[in-house]
Amino acid sequence: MKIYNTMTRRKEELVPVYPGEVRIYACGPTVYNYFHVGNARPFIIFDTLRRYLIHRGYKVTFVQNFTDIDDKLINRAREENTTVQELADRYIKEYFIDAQGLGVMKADVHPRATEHVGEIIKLIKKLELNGHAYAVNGDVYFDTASDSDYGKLSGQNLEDREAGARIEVDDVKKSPMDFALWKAQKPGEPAWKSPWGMGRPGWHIECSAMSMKYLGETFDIHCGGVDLIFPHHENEIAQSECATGHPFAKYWMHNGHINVDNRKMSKSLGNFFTVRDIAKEFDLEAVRMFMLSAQYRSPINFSRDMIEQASTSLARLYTARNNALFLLDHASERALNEAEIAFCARADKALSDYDAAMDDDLNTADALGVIFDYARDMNSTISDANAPCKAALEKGISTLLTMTGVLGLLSKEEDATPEDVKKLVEARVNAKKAKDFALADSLRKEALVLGYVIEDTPKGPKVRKA
RNA sequence: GGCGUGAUAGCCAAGCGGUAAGGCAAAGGUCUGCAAAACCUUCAUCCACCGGUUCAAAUCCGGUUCACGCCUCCA
Repeated sequence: MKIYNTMTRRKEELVPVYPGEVRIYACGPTVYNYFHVGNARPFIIFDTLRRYLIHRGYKVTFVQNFTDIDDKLINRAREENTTVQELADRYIKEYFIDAQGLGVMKADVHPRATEHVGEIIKLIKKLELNGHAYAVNGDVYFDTASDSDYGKLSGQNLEDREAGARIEVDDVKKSPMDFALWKAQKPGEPAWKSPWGMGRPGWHIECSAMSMKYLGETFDIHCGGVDLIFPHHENEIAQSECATGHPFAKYWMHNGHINVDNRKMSKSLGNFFTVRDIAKEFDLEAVRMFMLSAQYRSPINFSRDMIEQASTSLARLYTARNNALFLLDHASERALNEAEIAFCARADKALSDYDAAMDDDLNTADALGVIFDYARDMNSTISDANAPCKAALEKGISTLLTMTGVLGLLSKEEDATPEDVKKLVEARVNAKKAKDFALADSLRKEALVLGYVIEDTPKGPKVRKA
């Protein structure tokens, strides 16, 4: 598999540190609120990456942190007259609800910054002893001038930036580029004991400490949104590599933004939609479908229209699967005919085409093309024959599920049809036999009121949820 | 000012040197008591614009225009 590495700005063959095993660290949410659709993109994209690597036979260790201590949390807790911890606990719970709706699996480890203060302090101490960090009045800063590699991820050097950049004025730092590893406690803030006095960790250092704890000093993939390239990921690299002397992550993957009217969806612009709100109007699988309809690095515009479009196209996949499943129930045992043998061969081809698309830097848009092609192929092959062949159908369905399953789709269990609906279906069959079409139509309407659609097929009535 | 993306049909979106995947929408048709679903057909002589390289360019090079992101918390 090839993935685009931000560090080298090229697609590179994925060669894991440990053969057969891929270790991934994803920057997770700051848990002070519900997350929005823009935040959801990396969750979905890198979940898809994870599922695909598993599909390809890798053992995957996936770590995603929760930032549960920072200014936003402190302020928000103050506003709500609660504690930072209560707030964080609450929104971590909410995170899992929305993530599940989006088909995002739980990480193998979800480390919280506040539960790793010991590791963080140890790391800072190491940097201080190395001469890469200095303490001032209870704060500790990373000394960017001490790191000749600083800027290698974002491709910026210190001199270039000084000219037009908006840099905070802060006299205590040796250089405006230096960033906080440890922040001295301010009145009323949560704080931990440290060699520099009471205080709390800076943002960047938590990811360094936690990723290395669970994945080792050098691991495979570090990912997040493009906006994290600078300064967050740049700083992580600086801290980690200066502390250990080893390369940090081998591959850096960054997803593009979700836009609204061509502008980045963000809290500050106020143009955001929380996943929680979207869930009131749409099935969240449609949101996942929408995200996967474009290559993950390009920006995409979010709108209701786009979600509806995604929803309709997703329904097509569900229908293909449901129709095939229905026919499978009514299939007869017999030998494959020529068309079906050819179809089974195409199933294998589709599977490898799908893998090829995903192998190319997770080209989900291309992969979806393969899935839709295949769905049509299956639809036409199995609707054509009046005696559907079990073996061909089974092959067709399992292929479709294998392809879409990797994307996290078609995972929903269909509920069994309730008894009262079954009775309506039966009554309608009789009405149709008696050519009482008015009654048949009204029975169908009754079923619809109960939330079920009755469709007629050559094999008999098919019932599905509306 | 520095760094970095992108511009493909009504909409979304692959393709990245060999003559435009796929989805949505739309139109016509097949099937059907009706419907739904499905299937078939149609839907970019052309890929922002101008030059260049090449037997061959949406794809490579140079320039122009436009849009967007990062340099501040940010997925």
